[in-house]
Amino acid sequence: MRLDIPVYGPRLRKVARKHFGWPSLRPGQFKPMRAVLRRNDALVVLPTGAGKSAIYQIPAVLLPGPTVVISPLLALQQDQIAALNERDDPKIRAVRVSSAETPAQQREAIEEIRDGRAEFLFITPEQLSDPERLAEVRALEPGLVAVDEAHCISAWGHDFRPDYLALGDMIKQLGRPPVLALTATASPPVRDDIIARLRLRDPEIHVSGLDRRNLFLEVAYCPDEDYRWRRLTTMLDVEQRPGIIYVPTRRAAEELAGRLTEAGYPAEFYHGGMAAGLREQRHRDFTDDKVDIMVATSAFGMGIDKPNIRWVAHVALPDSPDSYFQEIGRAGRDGEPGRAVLLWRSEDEAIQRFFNGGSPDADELQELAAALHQGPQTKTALQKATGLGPRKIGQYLNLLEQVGAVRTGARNKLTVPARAPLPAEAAEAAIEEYERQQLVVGSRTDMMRAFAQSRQCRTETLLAYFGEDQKRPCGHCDNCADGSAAEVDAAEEEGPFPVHSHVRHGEWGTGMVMNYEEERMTVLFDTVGYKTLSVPVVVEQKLLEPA
DNA sequence: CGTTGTTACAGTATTGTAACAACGGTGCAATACT
Repeated sequence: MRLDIPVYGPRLRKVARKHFGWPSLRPGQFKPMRAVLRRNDALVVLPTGAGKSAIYQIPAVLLPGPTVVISPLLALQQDQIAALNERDDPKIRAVRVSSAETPAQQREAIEEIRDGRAEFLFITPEQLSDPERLAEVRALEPGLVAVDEAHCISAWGHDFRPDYLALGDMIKQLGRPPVLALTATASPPVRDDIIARLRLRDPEIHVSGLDRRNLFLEVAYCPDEDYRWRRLTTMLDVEQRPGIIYVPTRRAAEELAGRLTEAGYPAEFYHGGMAAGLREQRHRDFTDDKVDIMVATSAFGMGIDKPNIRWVAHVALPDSPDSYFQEIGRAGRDGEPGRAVLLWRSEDEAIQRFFNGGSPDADELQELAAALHQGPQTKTALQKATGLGPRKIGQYLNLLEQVGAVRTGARNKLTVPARAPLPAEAAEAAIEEYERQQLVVGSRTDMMRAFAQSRQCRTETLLAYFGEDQKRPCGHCDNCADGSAAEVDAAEEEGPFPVHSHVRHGEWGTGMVMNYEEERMTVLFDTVGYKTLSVPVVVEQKLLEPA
């Protein structure tokens, strides 16, 4: 079954042509594909629209066994399935198992895969967390697992959709075929999280497309709402459409859309609280150019693959550079000029801190840790025993697992390891672990504000955050345009530790130097996240040493 | 953590204002009801 290594290129190209109708492969696609064909794992960070899906789809045809595609949103799955099935080719036919299918349809989907009438099985982590479902998929002997939008593991797994964190376990129980993780945005800690959680083995890591040269980045500090409104409408007066305006709350989305429409800028709103049918309608209207100003919360995001979006405005401070980058990345996918405008107020930070906040309940954690001692049981049984909601229990179990108070045994039964801490200690340790994670999350919001306040080249700052080093100012941001980037650049001295070198801090442990700006340096610490330090203080007090 | 809405009170008409409470994002799946 082993493929001849030198002929990967031609074979991949042939499949691309024959089954998908793609005339050629793009740079960045080949290496991860080759890794997968060699049965290795890979992590690919590539902008949407750069042919990410092809990276799993083409090897899927060549590898024996079906391909399991783990994807977070049913609407997104639907589009991808439709695109594959449009070609009416059994070698690339896709089916799905989700709550949107009746039990009969679900059985039929599994049978199609088993009989070789379909190749791709689209599924959510929640489906796989059901032991019976997992066994069913395992029996199909998948030859490849693709985890699409893999940043969700980091962004959602820790609380919002806890089943995401268990994916590593689930994949192991599927027979551990090669795993391909794909996303458009992943900073170094997010990459580490993805690799650790999926338990990728020595993955081929491919990162590209961070510098979007056709996007002009600009930031305006707004002292009050009136000023922000004027900046926004001034932009709307000159810019072509369509465009997206991101706001932090559902209410703000509805109110701003209303206010804009009244003021002669016809706008619609979009958020997660709308009825499913209406959401779909609005999305379609935007795609079909029937709505050209969309005011939305972060719900309007994944799955938007519209080439001609001319600008993305933030009437808010995003929670992290990760979200910001993901959201502005939706502009100018056609390669034509696009604009990213961040209109922020310092008050904006409050709501992000609120969203990040909230602490787990020590008593509930302890009760759960104690209930685990009743012997191996499923999550559902624990839910009954403790009366905790499914979301909370998932989050708590994830924390308890990290402090060694629980582990997932055979057939998804939860057991207490031999040297587990006592329930009270476990609860305490779990809270400490949670607080440690919160530090990292909070540090991302700090970095978002630092980005907004920076006088350095915007691209340089963003790329530094994502672990890339760009030496020259980009020439397509406000700070480059008004000369402040050049000023900062000239004033910049070579720092005491090279960028990307490893350092150690007495209190915060080891970390990596990410960036220098004027007299400050940014270090990404393994345990506390991003920290900004004063260079003279670091030097005088010898706060850092090479590690 | 900051904004917005509610209530009480002052005080005599419509507001003002202080104190306080409520609220805030992202989606799966399963359930109850037509």
